[in-house]
Amino acid sequence: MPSHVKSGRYHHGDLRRELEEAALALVAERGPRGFTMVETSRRAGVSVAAPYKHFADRDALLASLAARSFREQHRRFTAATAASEDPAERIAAFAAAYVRFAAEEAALFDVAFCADVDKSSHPELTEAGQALFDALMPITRRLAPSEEAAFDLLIRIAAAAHGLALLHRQNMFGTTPDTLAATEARSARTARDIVAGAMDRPTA
Amino acid sequence: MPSHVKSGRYHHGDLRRELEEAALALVAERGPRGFTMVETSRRAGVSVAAPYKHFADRDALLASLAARSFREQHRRFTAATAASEDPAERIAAFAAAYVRFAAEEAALFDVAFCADVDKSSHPELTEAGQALFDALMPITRRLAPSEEAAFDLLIRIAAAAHGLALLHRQNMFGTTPDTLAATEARSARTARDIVAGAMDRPTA
DNA sequence: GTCTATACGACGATAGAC
DNA sequence: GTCTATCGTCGTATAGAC
Repeated sequence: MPSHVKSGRYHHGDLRRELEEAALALVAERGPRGFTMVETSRRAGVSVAAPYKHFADRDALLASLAARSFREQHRRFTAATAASEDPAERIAAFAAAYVRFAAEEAALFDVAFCADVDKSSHPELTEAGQALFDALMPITRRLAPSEEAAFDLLIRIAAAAHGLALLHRQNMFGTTPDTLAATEARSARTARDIVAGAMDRPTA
Repeated sequence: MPSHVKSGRYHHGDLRRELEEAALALVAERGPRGFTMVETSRRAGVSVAAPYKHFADRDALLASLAARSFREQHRRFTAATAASEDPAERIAAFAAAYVRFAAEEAALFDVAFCADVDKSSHPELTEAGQALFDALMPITRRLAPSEEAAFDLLIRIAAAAHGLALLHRQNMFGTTPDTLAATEARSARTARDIVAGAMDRPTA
């Protein structure tokens, strides 16, 4: 029998994980700005000192969540782009999946893009972001005549998807249930438009 | 001679304005989250109580700045789109000007889009945003077969410009002096691609 | 690893003098 | 309209007991 049962102290098999879950729920409720260590501790049922045995500071907890966000995006986008062989359709599927991720995993989206974590001091975070980028580049590479052009294509498609995801989050397109599907379609279509433009008028 | 000179008290011809300037400088230095009433007061050289004679609360000051941001965008985009008669070129000019605004007036950009002001409770803000939207819609209306299609077109172009502006701000494209021009070109090109796609394959 | 307790520092906003 | 002074709240982080 583990010590916490007889001691009466709170003890978790994985407090680190529970703190992350609590923090994520907090971000979901109050936005990226609303996250605090005090409230996270309270929700996890531990004292304010406990988290500091698992995370160096507030930023470290946020960075851990942001890295998880990139890994989850990686997982989702890999799955979404696997459905087709056609590069244009694959990147359109990515653009749609991007919007869906922002909508369905709002908290993870926020920690990755709206909480201002100092990326440079958290290599795990940089790596996760890089891995995501590296997974997408081969798709646009098949649509572009050079590495630079492939980068340009990916960036423009991702930027458009990001913008649409933000607008969707602000209820710019209404609140009916089919709004998400419509925004996904908008994002996919924009990706196709950008690809078509790049094919017609190559630059780099 | 105004009373403040003989009284020795601090007094400004327009403290309200000076507070806004100080707040904007603060946002420029510390980001939208770094804005506080205390520090704004200090920079304006007045006590912490003084601002509350000009703004109901923190949110009211932010909302006033956000409204100014939309008015400045309106001014800039009107100027940028006036250079051409061709609707496609006009909206491409808007897309470029959007990126430039985000880069050159970073603080105004941030208060409008990154500080979370409660828009609904500040009609001045809603109005300024609406006026901006209304100024742009006629341009895409001439490129689309319906009001809905014109909205779709404008939204997608603005979303792409917004995404690119954010990426530019994160130094995603490097820090050389010509980076801004390159991002403006990317944004303009993306706008043209989206217009071309809409013309080829109309939807609504 | 977790607790209790606390040092320490913002910040928002107000009261009341002038 | 501006000041001085302050209250109340909340946050990060640490020390030391267990």
